[in-house]
Amino acid sequence: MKNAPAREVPQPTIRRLPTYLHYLRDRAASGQAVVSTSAIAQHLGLEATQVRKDLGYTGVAGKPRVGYPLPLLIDAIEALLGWQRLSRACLVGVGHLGTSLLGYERFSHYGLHIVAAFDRDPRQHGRPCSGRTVWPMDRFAQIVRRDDIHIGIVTVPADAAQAVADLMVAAGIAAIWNFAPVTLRLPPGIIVQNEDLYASLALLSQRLVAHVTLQAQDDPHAPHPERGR
Amino acid sequence: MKNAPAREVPQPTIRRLPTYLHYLRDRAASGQAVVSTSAIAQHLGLEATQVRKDLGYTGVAGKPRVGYPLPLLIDAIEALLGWQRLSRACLVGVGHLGTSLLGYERFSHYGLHIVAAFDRDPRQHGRPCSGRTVWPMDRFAQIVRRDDIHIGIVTVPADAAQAVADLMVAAGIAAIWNFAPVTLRLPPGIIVQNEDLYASLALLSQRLVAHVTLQAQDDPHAPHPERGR
DNA sequence: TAGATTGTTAATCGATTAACAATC
DNA sequence: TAGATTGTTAATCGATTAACAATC
Repeated sequence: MKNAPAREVPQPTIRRLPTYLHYLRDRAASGQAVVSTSAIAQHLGLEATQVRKDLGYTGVAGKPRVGYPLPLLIDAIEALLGWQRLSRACLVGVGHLGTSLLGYERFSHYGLHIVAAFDRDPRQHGRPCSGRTVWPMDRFAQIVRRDDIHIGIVTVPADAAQAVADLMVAAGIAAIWNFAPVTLRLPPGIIVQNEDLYASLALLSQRLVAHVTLQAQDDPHAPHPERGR
Repeated sequence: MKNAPAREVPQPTIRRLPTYLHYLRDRAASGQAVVSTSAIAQHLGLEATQVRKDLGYTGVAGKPRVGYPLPLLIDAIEALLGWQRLSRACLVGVGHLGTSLLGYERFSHYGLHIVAAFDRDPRQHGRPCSGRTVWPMDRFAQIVRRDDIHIGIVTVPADAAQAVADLMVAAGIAAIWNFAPVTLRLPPGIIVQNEDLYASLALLSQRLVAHVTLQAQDDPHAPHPERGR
């Protein structure tokens, strides 16, 4: 039996898959049975060719003049992302950001189940947060093993993030979703996904400068855009 | 006088600039005067060539055998991103996520100054949140104009996001930083930066599946990685 | 001078887009 | 059949990486 060629899915495609999934589920919920790439493309502001190429990675066959079967497509995307079973995760740092993530019920539709929360602050301990008890840090390794947790979410301040990450690695966590603005030093083999707010802010800012500069060129006598209306 | 050729900075470069800035500021704070691309590259896990190409967009000249002058480089990156003056922003939706962002003091080093916060819930009104008063929505347009606000941050639930965005556009906001998991419909010319948590989660999940699949291939008799151990 | 480092040009790599044949 | 839509192959575009000359 030959191994499947493990066709490599490009990163940009992976990033688009959740958006497809959201749209496809919406269509399926409203009773539709098939969907065409042009419909998807139009709704999401993409090129139909790109959608077709992306959907090609699922291996689901579409019918010319009909489209793709919605249930198969949804299943295949979920399979590709490993979202058919929820991955068990824990969250460390029950500040505002952590609490906010604990409240995201939507995660359960996107493969993630946060089963435990931890915090350094004793005032948080025992208090349930969105239905989950907040544990002290010294229970970390035990609970991670007991509850079969594979993903760690870091929502502590920057200066505590590396120590938390080390703890996660020691406890056998396979992947870390890092919301702290630091580059974590991790042993090879540990998966890390950084949520870099500042990269995102940089893109916004830069487009804003470019925009303002352009306006100033259009009308050099206009009031400075950084000031008045 | 010829217009500057407005050399287009690639998006991936823009995304890396804040990380450079963070490192350069740290070096400058510890008294260093120059920095080499190899030092930057090693510290951030990048290729030196890439760093050199990125820094090329700043227009700052480095000296062979010496490196780049830190103060000039920092200024130039800030200029490129429009971070020499803080952009004035408002935030709508003072839930946990919104409160968390209001608490990010670091934003003031990354070009952003959140000067006002708004919420639909009357229980939030008047209450100061990280030093800012929370205003009711009906004051929105007035305060945006009064305080010369150009950026709107959307931290409301998905179903309220489009209405908030419409309000922002009507009030004359130029750019929207959207944390709600929806694609906003906006008139052309409005800058929008989506913070897509689910794209990020998809990347993490997919690497986790790939990882698990690989392990299973290595040792087909091992207990299923989603379960035991 | 010798050699490390810059900065530019060329090669490679990967993703998007275009073109078009296959097919229902 | 005619025509819309799939699915694949080729062309384009853009970013990264490699090579190397310039320079302090």
